[in-house]
Amino acid sequence: MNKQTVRTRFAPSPTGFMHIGNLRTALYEYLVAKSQGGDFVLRIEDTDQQRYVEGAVEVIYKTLQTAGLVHDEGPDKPKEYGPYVQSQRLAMYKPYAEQLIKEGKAYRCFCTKERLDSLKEDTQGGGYDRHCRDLPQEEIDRLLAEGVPYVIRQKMPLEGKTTFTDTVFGEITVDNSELQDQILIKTDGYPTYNFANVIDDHTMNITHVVRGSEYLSSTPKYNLLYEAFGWEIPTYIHLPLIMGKDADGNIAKLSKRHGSTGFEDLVNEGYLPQAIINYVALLGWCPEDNQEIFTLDELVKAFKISGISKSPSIFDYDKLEWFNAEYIRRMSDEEFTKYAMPFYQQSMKDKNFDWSKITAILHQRVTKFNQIPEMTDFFNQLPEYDKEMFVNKKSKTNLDNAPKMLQIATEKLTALDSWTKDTIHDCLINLAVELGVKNGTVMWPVRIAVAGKKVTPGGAVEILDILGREESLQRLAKGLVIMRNS
RNA sequence: GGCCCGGUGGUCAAGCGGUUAAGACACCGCCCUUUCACGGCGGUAACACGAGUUCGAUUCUCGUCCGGGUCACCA
Repeated sequence: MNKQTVRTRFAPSPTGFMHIGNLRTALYEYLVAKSQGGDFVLRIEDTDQQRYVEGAVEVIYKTLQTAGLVHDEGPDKPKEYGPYVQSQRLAMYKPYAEQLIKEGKAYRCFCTKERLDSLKEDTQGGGYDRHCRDLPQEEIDRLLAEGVPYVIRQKMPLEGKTTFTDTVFGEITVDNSELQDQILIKTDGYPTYNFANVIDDHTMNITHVVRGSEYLSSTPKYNLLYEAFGWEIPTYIHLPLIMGKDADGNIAKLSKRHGSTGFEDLVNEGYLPQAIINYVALLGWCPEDNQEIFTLDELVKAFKISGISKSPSIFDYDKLEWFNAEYIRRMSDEEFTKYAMPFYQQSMKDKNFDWSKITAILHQRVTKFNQIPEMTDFFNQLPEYDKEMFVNKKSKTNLDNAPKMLQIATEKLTALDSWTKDTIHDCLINLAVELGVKNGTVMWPVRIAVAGKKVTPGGAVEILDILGREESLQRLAKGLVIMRNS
C-alpha cells in the first residue's frame, strides 16, 4: 500500500490584488501539503474574461515568493498536470459536460437572460424553474439548428439528502431540494467556476481541497458532480473565515470595506512579510504548545490539521503590529537599516546623518516602518514649539530653572574639545552632579531645545551627537530665545 | 427569508465531564530611566441564555438568542 502523495492547490483569480484572506488560504494549503511531504500546486482561475487584469499573474507570483510559499507546480513550473491556467484548458471542459448530457445527468438550457431575470422577481428567490430540464428531443434539435444559445446545467436530484464530511467541520447534510440545477458551461462555452474547479481538481490529482468556509454550503454541489463522473471525492478542509470591522464597527468577512488591505498594502505600510504570515497562520489555527513566533519552516513542522478551529476570527491590527515589532527587534542593526532606508530618505533626505546612529535609537522603538518619518522629522528641521514645553514635572523643570540649565549646558557643551556620545554624556551628567540636580533637570531642557518635541527616540545625548556640534548649539541658542520672548 | 456554520475576557486562543478556566495582544499600575520605547513585575477582564443527560457540566443533547456564510451565465 503506497500512500498517495498529498496534493493541494492554490487557485486564485488574477485580479491584480492579493487579499489577505486569500493569502491565508494559500498558506494553509501550503502547510497542509508540506507538513505531510506533499506538493503545493498553483493554478490560475481566469475563466471570467470580463475580469482579466494585465500583469495580475505576476502579482500572484511575487506575493507567493515574498511570502515564501514556494509552489511545486504552476504555470511557471509545469509538470505533467498542465496547463496550469484555466484559459489554456478551455477545450477540455465542454466534453465532460457533454458526456454528462449523454448520460442524462445534465441538459441544455435555452432560457434567455430575460426569462431568468423575471423568474427571480416572480418567485422571490425560488431560483431556476428547471424549464428546460425535460425538453423533448425534437425541441432541442430545433433550437440547436436555429443556433439558439444555451448553457449546460446539471440535473440535481429532486429529493433525498447529500451528506459529506469536512475534516474540520465534521459531517454536513443538505436537502437536495435546496440545490439548483447549476450551470456547468456558460453561453460563451466557458465553464463556470464550480465546474472548472471540479474538473481541474480531479484531473490535476488534488487530494486535499483547502478553502474558506464560505464554500461549505456549495460543497454538496461539487460532490454531486464528482459522483456523476464516478470520481473519488477529495478530502475537504474548510477554513474559518477571517473577519474585519468596518468604520461603524460592524463585523463581516474581511474585505475592502471591512478592515482589509491587500498583502501588498500591508507590506508598503511597513509590515514584514514574515510577520504577516506568522500572524495570519495563528488566525484559525493553534499549535499544540501555544508557541507564537514561527518561521515558515517551523510552521510546517508544527502544523496539524486538528489544530484548525471552526469559529471565525477578527483580523486584529494591534496583534499584527506586535508580531511585526517582534520581528523588527530580532533583526540585526544592518538589516534594520536596510529596511528603514527608504523611510530615512523620506524624512531626512537633505541631511547626511550617520544612519547607524539613527538606527541605534530607532531599532527598539519602531513597530512599523512607516512610523519612521514622523519619529525623525525633527532631525531634518527643528519644529516650531512653545516655551511651555520646557516645563516637566517629573524632571523638575520649570520656566525659572530651564533657561538656567540651558544656558549653562550650552556653555559647557561649547567648551567641549571633542563631540562624541561619551563626551556629551559625561559633560551633561557631570553638570547635573555639580549643580546637585537630578539628571532629568538638565537633560529635559536640552532635549526639548534640540528636538522641539516632547517625545523623541533616544535622549538628549544621542540627539546632540547625531545633530552634530554646530546644529546642536544653534538649536540650544534658539531655545533660550524662545524662553525669553513671548 | 430558506439552508449551512459558529458562539470561552475588547481581540486571538488553550480546554475534549471534575482545572484556582492557560497563554498572547490590547488596556491599567509599579519598577528601570534623560522623554518615549525596550525590559522586569503585577492587575482588571470570559465560558450568550434556558432546559435536559449526569454524582458532577465551559465540555454531551435540545431549544432560544446573537453573529457569520450562502442562495449568479462572479470567482
